[in-house]
Amino acid sequence: MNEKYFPEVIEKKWQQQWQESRAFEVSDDDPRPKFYCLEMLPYPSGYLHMGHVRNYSIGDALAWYKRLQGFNVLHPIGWDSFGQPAEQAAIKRGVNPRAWTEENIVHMRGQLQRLGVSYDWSREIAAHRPDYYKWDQWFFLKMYERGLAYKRLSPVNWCPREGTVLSNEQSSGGLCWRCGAAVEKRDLEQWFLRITNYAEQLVADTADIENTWPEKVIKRQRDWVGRSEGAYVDFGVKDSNKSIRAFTTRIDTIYGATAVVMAPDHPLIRELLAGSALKTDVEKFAEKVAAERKRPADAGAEEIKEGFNTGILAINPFSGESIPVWVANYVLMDYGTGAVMSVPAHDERDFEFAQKYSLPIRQVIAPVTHDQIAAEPQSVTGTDQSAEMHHAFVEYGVLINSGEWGGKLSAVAIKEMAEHAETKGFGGGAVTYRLRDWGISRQRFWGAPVPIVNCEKCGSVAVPYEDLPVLLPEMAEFTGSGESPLAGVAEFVNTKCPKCGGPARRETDTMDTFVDSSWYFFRYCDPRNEAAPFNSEIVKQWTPVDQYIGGDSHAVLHLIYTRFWTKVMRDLGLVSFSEPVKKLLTQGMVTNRVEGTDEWKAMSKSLGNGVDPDEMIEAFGADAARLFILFAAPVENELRWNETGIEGAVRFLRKVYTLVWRWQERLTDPVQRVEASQVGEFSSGARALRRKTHQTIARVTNDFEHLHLNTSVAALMELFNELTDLDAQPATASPSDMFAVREALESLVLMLAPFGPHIAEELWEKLGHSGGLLAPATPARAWPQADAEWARKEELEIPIQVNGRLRSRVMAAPDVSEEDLRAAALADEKVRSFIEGHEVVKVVVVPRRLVNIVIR
RNA sequence: GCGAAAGUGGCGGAAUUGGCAGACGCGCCAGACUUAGGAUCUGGUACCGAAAGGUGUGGGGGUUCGAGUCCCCCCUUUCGCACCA
Repeated sequence: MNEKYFPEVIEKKWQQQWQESRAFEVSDDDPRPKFYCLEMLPYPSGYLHMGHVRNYSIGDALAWYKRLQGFNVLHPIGWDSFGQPAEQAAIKRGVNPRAWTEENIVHMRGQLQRLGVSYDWSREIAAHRPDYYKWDQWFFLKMYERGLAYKRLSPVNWCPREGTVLSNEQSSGGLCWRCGAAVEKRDLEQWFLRITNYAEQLVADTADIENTWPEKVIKRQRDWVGRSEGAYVDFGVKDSNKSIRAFTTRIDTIYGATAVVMAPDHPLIRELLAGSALKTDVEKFAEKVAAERKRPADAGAEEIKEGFNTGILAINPFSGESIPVWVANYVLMDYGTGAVMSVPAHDERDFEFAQKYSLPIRQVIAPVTHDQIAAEPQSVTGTDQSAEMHHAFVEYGVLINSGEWGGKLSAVAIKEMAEHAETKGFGGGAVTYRLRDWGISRQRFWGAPVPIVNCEKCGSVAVPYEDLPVLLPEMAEFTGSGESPLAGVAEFVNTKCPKCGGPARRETDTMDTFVDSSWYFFRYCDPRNEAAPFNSEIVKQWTPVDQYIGGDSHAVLHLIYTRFWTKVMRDLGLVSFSEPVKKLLTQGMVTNRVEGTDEWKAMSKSLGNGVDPDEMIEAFGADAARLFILFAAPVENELRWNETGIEGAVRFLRKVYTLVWRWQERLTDPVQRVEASQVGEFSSGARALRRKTHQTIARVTNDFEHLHLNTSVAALMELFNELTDLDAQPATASPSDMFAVREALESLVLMLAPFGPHIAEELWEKLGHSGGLLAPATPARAWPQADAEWARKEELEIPIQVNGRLRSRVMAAPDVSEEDLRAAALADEKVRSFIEGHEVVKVVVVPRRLVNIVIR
């Protein structure tokens, strides 16, 4: 052992050792309890960034903690290796996406190993390899069989000048990002997964994870699904056998409806206007609205409501009243039914609209107080204040001007009126969702091909399971035509129909990469299975994931897709639960100042504010880098990068190293070794150290359970400080001192392992233990246990307040009685000087905590 | 505009159920060792004050023996959603 701490030597040594001994590989048949610790798999862009380092440092700390506690810890990693950047590299520089991706993986794997993250590398997976995406295709076929995957025409962004499909990001502002031409919507056949079938479950099952996922994530998921309870109402169309279906959450306000307003692009409008003189005007209006919608919503800009009266009349099925049908820009085709009943008196938007176009405003809900509800709601007859309304009254209340329904409370009327509509056949209670089906078609090369063959005779035909995987060709030409590059690869496209044997063309769309990441952590459990995506028995042993860690940028997309996928797998009989992840941690971003500004933004190449993890590891060591990143802020906070802090981490590690070095000779001498049973009286210094040791164990253990890693590190630093405060010197220490020092040092080293595994291994070895930290369990090795007796304080320092102000302190035994404490406080000299000449009104004694003397 | 979360030293941040505000670290100051110090070690470091003491957790009010913590109003910041009927 060197006198000095050379991280590069230690880290290399242990990384090699771990690799050779396959230290972190786990087996399926291990009697110990399992723990599945998962971090979000990275896209192999080529370089690890600080966000990754933070993510994996958190995960690795937890994995080590659980291992030392005796769990069989599955801690895998893989590559989300399909996707845009590889294809961009191909388009721009003509490189082969596969070669580019593989090179990146090699480099990043090296970086992760230099960081010393304890992954089971034998389970590494990569989405772009056929043995993985074969199962994406398999799942697709399973969903296709069950009607969960389907094809339909759907609008995409289309640049007419370049003849290419653009993503939403590439067409922001309604203009092509390259040539600036106005982007059109064009209908293309696209594949969808019917996630909407699971909308209800995606909301309801959040109950299972309510306390173990961040509230924020659950809320965003619920909002994303957008469940809304209400009713359908069919408004008959005058002089027609057609009707317009509207969705409303406030059927109780229906007597106040003074118009029906439809989305301009509602298909029914064209039918209803056939032969009308207003047809072209309405169509023109629809075009104008469609054009405006394409523009980005200016931040803070007030949307201006515009509408057009179609001349059609609709009949309110409750009142029989005829009301005009309008089209307006504020009604959206893709929510609800694309038509609403306009109730200006009780909806802000309708109110605004009615004011602009002078539509009648009719109040049908009157405010009601709690007292009135308790008494007799029927007796409440609010008066119609319509004329005086300055804005809509949107609250619940009691119905007025509503025929036979008058006098009922909103809550009651909502239920009864929906039932009435159903009985009469013009509507009924309904639930709508904002969630749309998941469009997975990408006109791209670098993704898993959709396993479908298009036959002129048979239509879309599933590729037979035995023909999977549908392999991506080596290479394609990247023409930028907007079609998938696969369409230009003749040997890929031209095939035979699996059904009739006739000539057919393969589907050239590939799947969204979120498909790959929806189920990858199940594959880790059984990564080399050639017969199935995984063996359900093996998966059952490991899943659900005990702790998932990643950035909150995936709060809706990835995390809702993977919940959906799990439910589908459950329905396929592959897993037995509905929620794949027990606990979720969304870690904060790592930000850095953007040069020349005051802004803190996520590190990125384009902003030039990135810090290279490799440089940091080289300069300070992986252990220090990890310790620093975990200590600098709570894991869920944003972490603002600052260069100076890391030196503190190196300093701490160096000091621990030096301290062990000072003691190790005597501690490891078998002749001088002192066992607990041989120790007599502990000196006061040894007692204090032991107390601190056990308090620290309790604190760190508790902090780990809540992933409060920053305070864990602080506790370890405190224990170290106590160790250096001990007067005893290695050469002269008494047996009791030796025992206390060894206990403290060993505990410190063990608890340091999750933060700095290399140095912990090194010091553990130097403290005389062979086989490494993960050698088969021995009492000396497992995560230390706090002894409550020792952790308890011997003597308490009780603060004494006079009128709530701290005036003195007295020492007391932990089991001091209330009366004794009170007496001691009143007898204290300092206290007496404050209470002299005053009347003591009250003495508040909080056992073991404090005394407050109230005087007048 | 709506919704949510958060405001604690020069900085990152600590603080079981309401009970010693500022743990731990960074930075800074002083000293020691040293040819040297951007190394290391020791001590100090919320603010005002010579001290006694006073003030202090975004601002204002309240509850309480006692409030960073609970309640009300306001301000600021961050994030999310933006016509969802």
